[in-house]
Amino acid sequence: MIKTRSSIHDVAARANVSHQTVSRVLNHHVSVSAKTKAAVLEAMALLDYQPNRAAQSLSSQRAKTLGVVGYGTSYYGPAQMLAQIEQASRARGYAVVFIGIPELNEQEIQRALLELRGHFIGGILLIAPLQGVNTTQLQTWCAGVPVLLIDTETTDTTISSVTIDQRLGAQLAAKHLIDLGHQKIAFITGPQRWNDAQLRLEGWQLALDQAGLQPLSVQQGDWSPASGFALTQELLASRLPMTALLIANDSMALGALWALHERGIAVPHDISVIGFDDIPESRFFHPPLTTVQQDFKALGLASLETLLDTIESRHPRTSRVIVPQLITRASTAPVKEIG
Amino acid sequence: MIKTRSSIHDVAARANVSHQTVSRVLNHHVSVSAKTKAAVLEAMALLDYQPNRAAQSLSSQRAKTLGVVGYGTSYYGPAQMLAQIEQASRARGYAVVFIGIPELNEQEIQRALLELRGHFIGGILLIAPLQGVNTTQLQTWCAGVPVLLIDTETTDTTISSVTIDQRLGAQLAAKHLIDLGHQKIAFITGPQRWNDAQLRLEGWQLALDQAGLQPLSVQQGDWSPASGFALTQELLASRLPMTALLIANDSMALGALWALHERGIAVPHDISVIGFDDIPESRFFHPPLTTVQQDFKALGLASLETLLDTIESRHPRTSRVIVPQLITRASTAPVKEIG
DNA sequence: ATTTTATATGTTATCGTTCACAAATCGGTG
DNA sequence: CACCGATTTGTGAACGATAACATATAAAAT
Repeated sequence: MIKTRSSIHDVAARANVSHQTVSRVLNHHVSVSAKTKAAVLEAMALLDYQPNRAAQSLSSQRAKTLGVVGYGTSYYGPAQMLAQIEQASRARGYAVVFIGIPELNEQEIQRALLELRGHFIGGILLIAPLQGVNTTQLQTWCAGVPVLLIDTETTDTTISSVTIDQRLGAQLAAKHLIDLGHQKIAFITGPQRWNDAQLRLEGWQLALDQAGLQPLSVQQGDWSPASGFALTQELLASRLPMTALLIANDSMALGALWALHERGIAVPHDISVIGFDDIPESRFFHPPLTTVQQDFKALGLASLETLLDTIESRHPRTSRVIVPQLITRASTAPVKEIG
Repeated sequence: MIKTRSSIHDVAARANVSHQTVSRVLNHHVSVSAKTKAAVLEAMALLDYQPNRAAQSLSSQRAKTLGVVGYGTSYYGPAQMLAQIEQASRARGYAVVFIGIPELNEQEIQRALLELRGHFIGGILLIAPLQGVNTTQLQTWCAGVPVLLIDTETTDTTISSVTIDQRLGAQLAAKHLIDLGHQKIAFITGPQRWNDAQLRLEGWQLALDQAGLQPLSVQQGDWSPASGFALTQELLASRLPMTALLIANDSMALGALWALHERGIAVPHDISVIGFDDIPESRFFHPPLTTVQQDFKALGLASLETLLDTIESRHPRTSRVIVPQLITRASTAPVKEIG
């Protein structure tokens, strides 16, 4: 039995009212008598009526649809956020159209935004941890639709954004090491273009500066465990006298731990290691990893709420910052006494 | 400068043709002279024209939009698939509306599918690793729109599906252990409702049966490293004389490895461990994990292609099966000689 | 040159909804 | 009992595209 979709007219006929009355019930308009409303609702239920989003959008020139443009959504953090955003926005009546971008650059972002223009989009969430985005251009591409940047640094106050204070998180991590007496610290950062990577690096650097220290080495990985492994091997081969490693995410830290293990270097006895993200796995690394917790779910939720506030109540655009937290586990220890 | 969206009529006026001609160009209709076509395309480019999906859908009563209903998309596997599906479908001109379901049950699926009915959806991909789905009901909910089940077991041949042969993968893993001489094997499976968990369990069981063996213990985790850790602790506390552990995913295996480590049990010397999934991290576990590789990207791609074939060319519905592969690393070894 | 056929373009209705406006109904008042 | 303002309901035109049909123009056949 193939059910043909029923329209507002079918409902109207069934309830003996005009199609406009049905529309009014649908939109919770005030001027509908209780009796009519009940009749209409009954007819809707009977016919299994579902409003047609396309027609709604077309007619009203807007839609309860959000565009989410995202990069790297199969990574832990973005995936968490995406799931959270979708769930929360659906709870508030918004559908989500997701567009992934295969490369992290402005051209890809433009393509994605252009594509969104084909839909009637109420607002756009941009998960593009890029640095130095041209926000003016961005807003042109969005063609008047409110945008919110997630995890993207900007000085432009006309655009809202929600970020995790990664610089702070990184400082926390670096200070922890410094407090433990470490002075010879090497960095393994993430891909240069990622804003997250840049901010974490800055945070580390700042903390070291304040303590009058210099990083022993700065290497750049690609977030993968394999890159953490390879870079740590290189570091060890170079025989730098480091006592601690600051690594820009947990996955790379895992690779690093293995490289250290292969060389017979004890963590944290010989070298301390700190990661970033606090993925569920990091508690069970060898040894359990000291890391910086990022509440990606909170980030997703905060973004969505901020965006919807902008859309629905024309609030002034605001920005929010989420504060990360240092999780101390067994991969860090006071520096070994010399001799 | 707020750019008001330009319509087919604006383009038509700009190119001195009728709106229908513009529509024809848009749809690559044959009967348009090269000259007119060029003029129209130029006007389109000039006006930054983007077809309105809502209007297209409404008018044509169909849409180049796919509905993806998914569970647990922040887990490694589903996240990989989702990203792949989105990318590939966009490449083929389809937008993706994603709806997540917070619980793995038929009611939630129904809700999601009902919601999709509001959009004009060309096809539906269902990532719901549920067992024993009522496919008849499912197809009613889809109201004539082609569906494809991903990773869902079904005997119904009127519905297409793409799966990874998890039973086979599990058998591979179990046989590997048996070939190494293991006889006292314990299982840690995933949540009962997940079809994946059930199939992996069946595969293990089958392989053991064929070798005339019985599992020493069957425990059920929730995919998280923490559950793997806790269950392994319990197993150890129960003092079962196991020599090998079959674990339904890599994350739980990580937890298990840590529990074994805490007890001073050497892997693979004392106990062999096998995981499932081959997440990028598992190569760097302590020790590197022997596991079953699942090609989630291939799964996503195959699903999408199968679905689009069904939609676009009214092919007979088909099913595809992806074959997993055992990756042998350092967490498995021949069973220790007694005494 | 005239008819036929194919190609190229235009015209009007339509999809399911909302919007702006018009009409009908209602109880209460003079 | 006619009249009024408030509430409730109905009418016709959008929205931006496609579909079906009609027409004009060009090329081929008679």
